[in-house]
Amino acid sequence: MAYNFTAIEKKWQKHWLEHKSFRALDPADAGDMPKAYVLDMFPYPSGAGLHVGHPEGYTATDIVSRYLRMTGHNVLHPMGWDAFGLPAEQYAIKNNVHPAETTRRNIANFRKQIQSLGLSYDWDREVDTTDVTYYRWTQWIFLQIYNSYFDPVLKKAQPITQLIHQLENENLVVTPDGGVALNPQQEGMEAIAGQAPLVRLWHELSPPERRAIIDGQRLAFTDEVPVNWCPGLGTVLANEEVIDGKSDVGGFAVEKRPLRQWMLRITSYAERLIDDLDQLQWPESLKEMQRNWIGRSVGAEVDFDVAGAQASAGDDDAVITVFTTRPDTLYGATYMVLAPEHPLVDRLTTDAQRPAVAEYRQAATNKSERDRMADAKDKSGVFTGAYAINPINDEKIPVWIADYVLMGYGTGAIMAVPAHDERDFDFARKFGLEIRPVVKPAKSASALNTGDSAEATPERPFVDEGIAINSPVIDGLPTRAAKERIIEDLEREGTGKRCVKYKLRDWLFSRQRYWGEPFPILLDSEGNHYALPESDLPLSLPEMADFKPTGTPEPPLSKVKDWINYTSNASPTLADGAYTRETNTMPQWAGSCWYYLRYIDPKNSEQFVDPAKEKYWMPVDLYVGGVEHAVLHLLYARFWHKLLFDLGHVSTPEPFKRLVNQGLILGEMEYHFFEKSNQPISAVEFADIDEEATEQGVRMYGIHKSTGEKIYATRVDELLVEKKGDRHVLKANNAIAVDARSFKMSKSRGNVVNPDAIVENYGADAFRLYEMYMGPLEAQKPWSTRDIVGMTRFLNAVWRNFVGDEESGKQAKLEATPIPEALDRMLHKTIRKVGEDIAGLRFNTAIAELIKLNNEITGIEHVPHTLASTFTLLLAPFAPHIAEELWQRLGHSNSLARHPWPSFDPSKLVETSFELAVQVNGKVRDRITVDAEAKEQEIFTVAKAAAGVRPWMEGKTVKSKRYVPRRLVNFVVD
RNA sequence: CCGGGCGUGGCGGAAUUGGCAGACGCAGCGGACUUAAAAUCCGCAGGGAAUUUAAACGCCCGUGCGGGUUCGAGUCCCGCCGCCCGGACCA
Repeated sequence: MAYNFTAIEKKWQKHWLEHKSFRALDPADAGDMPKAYVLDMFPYPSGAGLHVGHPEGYTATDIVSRYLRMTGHNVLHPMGWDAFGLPAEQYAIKNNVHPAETTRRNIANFRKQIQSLGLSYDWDREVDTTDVTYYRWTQWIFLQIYNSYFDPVLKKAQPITQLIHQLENENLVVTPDGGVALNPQQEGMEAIAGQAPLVRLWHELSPPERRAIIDGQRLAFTDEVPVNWCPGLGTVLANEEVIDGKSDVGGFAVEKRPLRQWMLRITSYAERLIDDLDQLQWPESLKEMQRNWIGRSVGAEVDFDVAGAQASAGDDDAVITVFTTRPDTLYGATYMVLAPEHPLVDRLTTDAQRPAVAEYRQAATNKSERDRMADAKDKSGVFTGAYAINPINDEKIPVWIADYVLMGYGTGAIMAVPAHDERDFDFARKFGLEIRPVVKPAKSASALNTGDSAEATPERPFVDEGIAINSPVIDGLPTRAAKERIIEDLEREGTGKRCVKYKLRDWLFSRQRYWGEPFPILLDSEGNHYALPESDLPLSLPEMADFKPTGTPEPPLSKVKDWINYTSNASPTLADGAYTRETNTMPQWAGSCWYYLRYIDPKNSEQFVDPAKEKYWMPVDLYVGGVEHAVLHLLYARFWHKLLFDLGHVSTPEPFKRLVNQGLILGEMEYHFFEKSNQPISAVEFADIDEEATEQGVRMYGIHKSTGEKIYATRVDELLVEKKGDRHVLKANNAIAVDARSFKMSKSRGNVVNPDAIVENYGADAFRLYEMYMGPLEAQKPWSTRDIVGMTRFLNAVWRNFVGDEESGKQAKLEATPIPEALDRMLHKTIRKVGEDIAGLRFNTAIAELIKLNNEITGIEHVPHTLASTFTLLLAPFAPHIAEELWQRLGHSNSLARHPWPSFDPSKLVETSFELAVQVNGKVRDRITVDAEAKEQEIFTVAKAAAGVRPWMEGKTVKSKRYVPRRLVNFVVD
């Protein structure tokens, strides 16, 4: 009979909660214990409840936390809820309940489910992003952002008051485009004579002008920009939330439309967000994803004058600035392309070309982002009639507009070098423009990092680096040097400059939805915005019965008339008078940008976190979560953290020192075969096997390789399948290969595994062990319910060994005897291995080691008490409930949660003798057992004499011999 | 198309980082206990050929495929094939 896991698990869960067993100590109480901050990505408490993917990461961090507590660390291991956001609201609307109500219910359910897994969280530190005592500080942080600007010299955020001060004392001046720059007079550049001073001084500006300048510098600012408007969700979305032109949540169509929105200036941090990745212990793939998303390209901006009539006299703005990463190909620029939306297009276009240009621009506007991407292969465009002058050789080149150039990247204009750029090449071919090679492949490919060795021809561009040709100034120079030379020349002539561009866009921060943090912002009658006085925080989300989106960009909160209005009276920071509130709300990601800081000091009503506590606990030592947050949560949180760091509110430049992505858990393995008119067809004849939603649910299909026909597949039971060679085939007909794979778990597929059911049937301990035993934490792996029984058997065996079999009444015989030598050596090896594996997050091999040791213990009649106790401690991080129960039954009075972790004795690990493999020419021919003290020569003698070795050595001469200590001997003979 | 990762028994996966491939678990097979079954315990288990009444030992092949380096390669190098993830008209 199995041990009663249900009763034991309930008992200890209650014990831990009541005794607050996992309370993290504040720094003042921690003495000299080293700290460890072990963090899970907190869940979004959906109505569907926990998924088997959640406990994977949670169990991993739990094992680490429990291990660290037993090794004397002060461990902060908290859990909370990321509860604002679209899904809750969508669900609430559909089911006609208030999102606060569903959120409350979902959190209660999640908490219950998580607690049933025996995870060692400090529940006194639970946070909920929708709790007003939490989001009050989200609002406070927003005000910090609002009241800051990015100092380009210091490369960090500074209070906006400092900017105003610098403008007032005229260290800074206002540039013609409304930006801010160092005062050239202060810079000692007054001597540049004759130049009309285009910059203006602070005292020359009117109050509205001053306000515009300041608001234009804030790190939280409003801007009218083309945004991702999603009618299906009734809100705008950030770039990161749009995948292939559809909303990440729900998959609704997204269109571009210009709207006035709150933005966060994350682009100011692009450089630091990329550079600081180097100091993080994160998976390389994840760092690479962030680098790609931020998208740094180094190159030059080059000014092209517009030629001829269009550049009318005195019109010094008739300059087209392009961005290029290949300034070395400037001589190969045979035409230019502007984005259709480029502001200069109107002025450049000749009368003759005006109708064609207007038509093209109209068509481009109507095209969705999706269509534009879909048409990528077939280039389109129109000649403007204008020409530009290439500054390097004064050549006149035509100016086109085309939608393959995007207004949102670089300067919205390019110099086209068709010989060395695929897109320019396609375009030039289509419209018969000149293709002029100016780079040739380097002769020795190793000298330069180029893989391509074929020159550019009229049939094919050459896009790699190489040697400059047909380029007077730089002929013969390799690409890197050529770039440098051109940039120097351009800078000297004043026609260009070195420049770094980022793909990253500013973070669109407002949403037209109800279920989010209200902005602590007030608007006056002219639409100017002001910070809500801090004394008015928190700004609570008003109760609303009808919180549905309005269907227009007008947010739902605009319907709450008595909430909107605000009257200021004797505020130190705000002029008296009537204001209205900002009615947008913050996006889902706001709350998760700083929750890890709130855990440190969750009840503080004076500050978002106590600085002393923050300094003690930060940074997070281990952060585990899914890779889906690579460019959303993890980028946003790093941004906020750096900003708070700049303003002196936190002590570290990065929040998460070490991060691990847990791998996706897939559904059970499935087998499918194809058939047409009841005739089975082998799966090898199909390509592009995929699945799609149909009326009969999700179905798998394949495209027949020769006929191109799309055929649906039928699921077939595992028992009817066998493996032949390298493919799975039907047992009944081995000619028919079947498709074998496991799919992502999804409701529509019906292959979701419910953790509650697993806990009920197998217990939390077996569930935890199974999740960790499936494979490496980071690996994607298929679920297999059948396999859990292995862990149940293991736990039952441990129970029998240390307690006994309650059904047969057979008691385990525990005795105060010393541990037999061989077993003792194994025990010490296990102690070492389990400790090392936990630290390296290799839980699967740690568990295998425990199973091995337990299998050995099964073989002995009388179990030494110390062996049982030590084993129990080693098991505790993995299967804490049964471990606590065993610990108690072994006669220990206290919980083992903070009992010192067993230490191993290195001298016990030394074996007195060991087995060596004896190889001849690399093949094992025999094995010998030698004494640990044996000398190399003795070992060779014994090895040579081994029975299995002699036949292979006879008549041969030994050319060399090798001894790898403790492993093998190898004789090389001819 | 570009970037990152992976490929080991029927399945999940080990392999001290260049040193006895397949630890451990599942599924399977044989045996013990049992009236029987479950549970439990003990044992066998990558493939192959040949020998043999049969088995063991021994032998050969084997980590996606082809080559290379090395006394020795799952591990390192080169070239393919396949799968997964991410990005993609980013100038």
